[in-house]
Amino acid sequence: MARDTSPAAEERLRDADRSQNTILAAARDEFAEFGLGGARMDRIAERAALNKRLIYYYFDDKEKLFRAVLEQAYRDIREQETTLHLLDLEPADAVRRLVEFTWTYYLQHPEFMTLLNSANLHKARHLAGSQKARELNSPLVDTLAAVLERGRREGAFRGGVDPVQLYVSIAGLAYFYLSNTHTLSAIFGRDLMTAKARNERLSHMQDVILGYLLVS
Amino acid sequence: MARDTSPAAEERLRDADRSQNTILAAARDEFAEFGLGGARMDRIAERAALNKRLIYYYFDDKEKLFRAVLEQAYRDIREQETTLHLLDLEPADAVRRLVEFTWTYYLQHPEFMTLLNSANLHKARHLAGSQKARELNSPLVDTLAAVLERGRREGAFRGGVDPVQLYVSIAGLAYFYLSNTHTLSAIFGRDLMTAKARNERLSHMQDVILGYLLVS
Amino acid sequence: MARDTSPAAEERLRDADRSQNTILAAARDEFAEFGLGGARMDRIAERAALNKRLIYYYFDDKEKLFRAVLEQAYRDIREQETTLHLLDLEPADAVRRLVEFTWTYYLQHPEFMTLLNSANLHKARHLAGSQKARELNSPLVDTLAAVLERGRREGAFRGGVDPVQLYVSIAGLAYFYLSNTHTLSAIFGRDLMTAKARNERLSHMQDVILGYLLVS
Amino acid sequence: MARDTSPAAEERLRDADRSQNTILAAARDEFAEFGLGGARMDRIAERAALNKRLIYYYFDDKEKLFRAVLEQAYRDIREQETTLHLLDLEPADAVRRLVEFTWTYYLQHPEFMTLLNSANLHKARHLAGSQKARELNSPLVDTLAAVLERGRREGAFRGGVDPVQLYVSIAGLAYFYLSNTHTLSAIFGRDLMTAKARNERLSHMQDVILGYLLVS
DNA sequence: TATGAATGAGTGTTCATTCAT
DNA sequence: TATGAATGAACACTCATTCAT
Repeated sequence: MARDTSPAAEERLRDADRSQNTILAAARDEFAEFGLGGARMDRIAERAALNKRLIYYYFDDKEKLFRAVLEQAYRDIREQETTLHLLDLEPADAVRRLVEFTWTYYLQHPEFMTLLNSANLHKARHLAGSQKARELNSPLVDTLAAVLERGRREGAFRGGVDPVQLYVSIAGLAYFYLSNTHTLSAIFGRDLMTAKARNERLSHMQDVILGYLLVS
Repeated sequence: MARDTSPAAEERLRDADRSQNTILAAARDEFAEFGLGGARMDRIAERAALNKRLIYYYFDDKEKLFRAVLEQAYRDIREQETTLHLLDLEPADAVRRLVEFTWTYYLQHPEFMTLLNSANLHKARHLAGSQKARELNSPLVDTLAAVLERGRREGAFRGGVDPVQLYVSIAGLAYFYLSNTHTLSAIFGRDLMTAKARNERLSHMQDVILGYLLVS
Repeated sequence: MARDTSPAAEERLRDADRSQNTILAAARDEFAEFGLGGARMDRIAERAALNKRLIYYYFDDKEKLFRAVLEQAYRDIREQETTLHLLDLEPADAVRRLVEFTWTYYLQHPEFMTLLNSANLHKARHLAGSQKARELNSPLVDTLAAVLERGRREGAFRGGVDPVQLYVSIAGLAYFYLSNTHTLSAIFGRDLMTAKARNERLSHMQDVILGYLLVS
Repeated sequence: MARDTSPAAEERLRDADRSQNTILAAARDEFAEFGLGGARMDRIAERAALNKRLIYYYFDDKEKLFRAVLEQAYRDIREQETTLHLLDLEPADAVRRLVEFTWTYYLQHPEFMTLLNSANLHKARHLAGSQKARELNSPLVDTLAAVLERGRREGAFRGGVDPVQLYVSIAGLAYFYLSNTHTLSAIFGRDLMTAKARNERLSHMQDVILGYLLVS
């Protein structure tokens, strides 16, 4: 049968697409706030202002919905990373910028960290063997490798730095501070989320990473 | 009523203590494996081989049980940290040792990270205003401050380093790698938990922290 | 409005007819496999490779669809029974043949029994007061009455046999064995559906019915 | 620990037992009325006047509950059959009595037939390989075999009769009439459950079975 | 101190059915 | 005639918690 391309059909298609995206956004917020286990399908439907049954219509079950949210989250952050154009910058600036981006992104997207926590609590079975996950993330490593290589060639950076290790370190410096900010605040008895504290953290992170990389 | 100090009463007391510890250990394992939301009181009772009702007898409810587990976890790690005697070492060695300890402790106590994740998902309300939590953790900061100060005085370390920032960085470098090992492995398509990979991570972490601290 | 008799309209009509028959067959299979309660409208649509909405278009709801399936089933068996031409045979042969036919028909149409079970579970409200059902079945009783009467007149059969009772008995002998074959096999620990077992059952049934009817 | 045999403990034990039996009876009625698929756990709890959760506490899930009901049903009928003392009667009387018992039992326990129907709809997977089911039913076959053998030895009965076949026939004659009484009534346009009709059916059944067995 | 029995409020999921085109 | 999107009511099952002893 010929594909129906009438305006009405397009409207319908757009509706279906819109519904799926609405659900996805609602689910992301719910999973971020309560984790995979604590999330409630009822609340997701409520957030999306759509019938709960529709979630199952499009995403089958909670697990698959979570997987879809997770993949979308990775797609989002990697997409934004590509706008940094790190290869156009001096190596040191490129690294400084990546640290800043990572920090800012986590700060503005706390749901990303919660999603990762949930995924790891379940041993990332939602991502296991996901070709898509790997494809999405390899460009970042390639870019970082190129930056490190150029820095080394120019005599600015130390050699022998594994780009994966470095990326994990950059992410870790931001992640731990932000993801565990509540326990850290309780433990150290000081608010880590004031504007001043946040600025200091970013400076510190850049100092640590560049202090490590730069050959003096 | 006067405190009963007869042998029989003591016996009973020891039993009661033992039951509480058994429950606490079972709960720690359950919370670690499934998170606060995913943990089941039934399973905790089963793991402890004790009647479920007894858990409520000693800990009132799930929340309070979680709080008890969390406090116990902090007590454990800080207790072990005091055995490091960092003040007896050269500053650089002390930092190297602290990095190694943090790494090893997280590696051997993955439940610590999961507990923190759960606590933070719930905005650490289990620790909110906990005097005990602060007391438990201040010695660590004091010690680290002393190490940094001595390093600076001796001209080995850079100045102006906030011990809290540094501690968060050390923890973050280990935490992110280990807590998110499943998603990272899926994303980067390489096993991060082989013996070799683990050794490399520790070296990298020490390089980063000392590369940052040491004045060349 | 005048009936549209253009070729195109006829074409559409044939399509409509075909769709209804496809749905009916799919529904019969689904009801047979899962019973009325266990049948799923979704699966019926899938089996028919037609849109679910179409089922409602033609049959209004599940109940009415079941009724249609049931009537179709009765129509089928009675239609086949008329091809036996029992009145052309000697009375004893006619009975033997009817027993064999009943046995074979149930064997080849197990769905018939499941449909009856479902209908009776619901107190046959789908058939209640169905003129059609009665009309469909009275010829059989008339025929059987004629056979019995002739047998009695010829001195071969005993008298006073109610054709309805006899028909119920013939059906019952086959039905119970086939409809409950799974529980019977489990209970008696022997496979009742081997070729040998099936032949023995048919012989036994004929022996029972003719042993009862024939005057020795 | 020593078994608690105090009156209070016994009371408690009895309560548990009573609850289970109450649930079992309620479930039997519900399954009988609506079949396995149509039965509702909520209604079973309501019938039993017990909390729904308790059903799961004792029987795990709907399937296992059904299995328990089914086994109980077999236990009941076979238990009653043993009270017939068939071996104390003349062979012809024994058979007549068994036919009557079967008829009366089905009449008074229509749930038994519905349960069988449900079990067979699901291919008797609830009984599959059930040692218990076989053990429960073999005495009946043994008894019937003895009756047939004695009848043959005394010259009253024909030889070569398989007791399993005969039992299936007796049951089938009653079962089909009673289990399908609603469709049969609709189809033949006559009420099959009046006192007169029921008496006639029993006579007919006895005539059929003995007409077959007796050597004239 | 210790335990088996019991419960109310959810929880993810399913189902027959309807809407809109 | 035909279809993809959407829905409300249920459904089997679960969970933290309490009762009664």
